[in-house]
Amino acid sequence: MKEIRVRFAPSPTGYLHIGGARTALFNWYFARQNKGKFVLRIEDTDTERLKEDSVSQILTSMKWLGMDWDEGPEVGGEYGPYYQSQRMELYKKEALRLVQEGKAYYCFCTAEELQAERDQQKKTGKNFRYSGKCSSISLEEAQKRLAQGEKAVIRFRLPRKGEVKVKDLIRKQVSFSLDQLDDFIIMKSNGMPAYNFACVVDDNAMAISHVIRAEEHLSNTPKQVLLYEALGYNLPEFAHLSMILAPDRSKLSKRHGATSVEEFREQGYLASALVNYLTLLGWSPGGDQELVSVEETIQNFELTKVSKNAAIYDTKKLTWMNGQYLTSENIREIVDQTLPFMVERGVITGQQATDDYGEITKIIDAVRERVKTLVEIVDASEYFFKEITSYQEKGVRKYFSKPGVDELLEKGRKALTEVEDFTVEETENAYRRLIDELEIKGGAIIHPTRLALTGRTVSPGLFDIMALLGKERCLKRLNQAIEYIK
RNA sequence: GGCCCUAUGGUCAAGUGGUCUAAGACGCCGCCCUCUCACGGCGGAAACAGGGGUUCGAGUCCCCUUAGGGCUACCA
Repeated sequence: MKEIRVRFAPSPTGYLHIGGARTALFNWYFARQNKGKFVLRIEDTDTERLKEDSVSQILTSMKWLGMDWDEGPEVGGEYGPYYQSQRMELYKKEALRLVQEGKAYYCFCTAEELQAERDQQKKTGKNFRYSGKCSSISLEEAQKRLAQGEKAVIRFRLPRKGEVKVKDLIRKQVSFSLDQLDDFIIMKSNGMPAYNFACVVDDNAMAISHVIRAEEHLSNTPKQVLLYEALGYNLPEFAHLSMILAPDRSKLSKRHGATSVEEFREQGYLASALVNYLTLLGWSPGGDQELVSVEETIQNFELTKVSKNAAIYDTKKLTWMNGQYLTSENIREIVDQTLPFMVERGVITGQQATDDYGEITKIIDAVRERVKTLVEIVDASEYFFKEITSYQEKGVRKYFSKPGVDELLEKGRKALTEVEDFTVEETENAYRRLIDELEIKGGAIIHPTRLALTGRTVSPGLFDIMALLGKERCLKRLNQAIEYIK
């Protein structure tokens, strides 16, 4: 059987977009499931739109999501180089071959001329298609003009009439009528290959067996199929993934909030949750399972079951998933990922992160069950690291303004003073005894105490907090609250 | 405008001619658990875009309309 080889071919014009991430992910699943190769190719032929750090950003995001590639930047491979800008010889060679065979020709039309032609056709209500003005220029003449320094592009000569049928694994067969197409450009005047051409040449040269990419490329596929034919290449299998849309059904853009993997990371989302979410956006294991591991997906993934309709991403569900992973994942993993956020936000210092690792782990473990993101962990555990400087207003109104709370807290403080072994159990015992003695409801003292210890009305179990805070700090904060109330 | 793709609740989706008076999840609402919040449990509101066919029978097949998206660049 032929080896399965798939590729993800981002263009380095910015961060890794979640749509791109999902495309990469599906390619990766497919490769891993079939024990094939996942190759990464950088399509950097648009010199205008190149962004400096883009490649490393994309690689970083992919790694963070847990993907690895068998060939591509950083790892190399026998089909390299993996940057299109370094494969110019090949494109040139293949383009020239087409020119020699009469399947392509030089075109000397300028951008202005083309624009004029376009406007003209628009006026008469026609679709724009290149007139083919230069198609009759003989190769000799073209070469002469080239030698004189004239700029030219190379256009593909549409070989036939009729239609092109594209076989797509997700959409079955799609037909395109050839009279929609014109003699499109395969080599730009700056010597760079145009997308459709470079893509075909590379997919062939890299022995790609399955082209799995976004739906926006479906309409380009007939051109590519024609190119495969003209170049004498074997056709790969195609699979076009539907797009991911913004909540208003428009194309995802910056104004829709986070759209890049990096942004989600910065907002405190876990890679596992994002991967899970993206996986289910367009693919379903079939049943009612929502939490799927990467291993399971590799096992069960089926291209033919990828949904055909565009999906709108919903951060609410992502957030829910994140909460799920936050509590179920190994605590060490969570701690290691939370630490940078804590340091960055000044809750702890880098030194503390290593010195108090054990202590911090306990705190995060206590807090993680009730928050949804890593950023929220930081916020929810702040009072373990910093002194209380204010009390939530709502809490003050509800608990601190009741007559006699200060005395109540004082009694609580006393009870705690006598606790030797400051554990969850012992502190709770002390408080329960007091509650019985005073014949009050637990909440009557628990709530104000929580506010005193944390400054907030929401927290983990009170006695967990006491144990974590330790006797000294508890007593001090109780005193501080009593003073505040007075 | 032309061509192409798509169309099940607000969102993701199961469903591949009869078992659909349509699953599950997120979100929303109510209740329970409870020291708060979260988790968890229970319950609820909420969908086959519209119209024609085909068929004994259609969410499932075909056509049209509508809507959304994509392509239509010397962007990828």
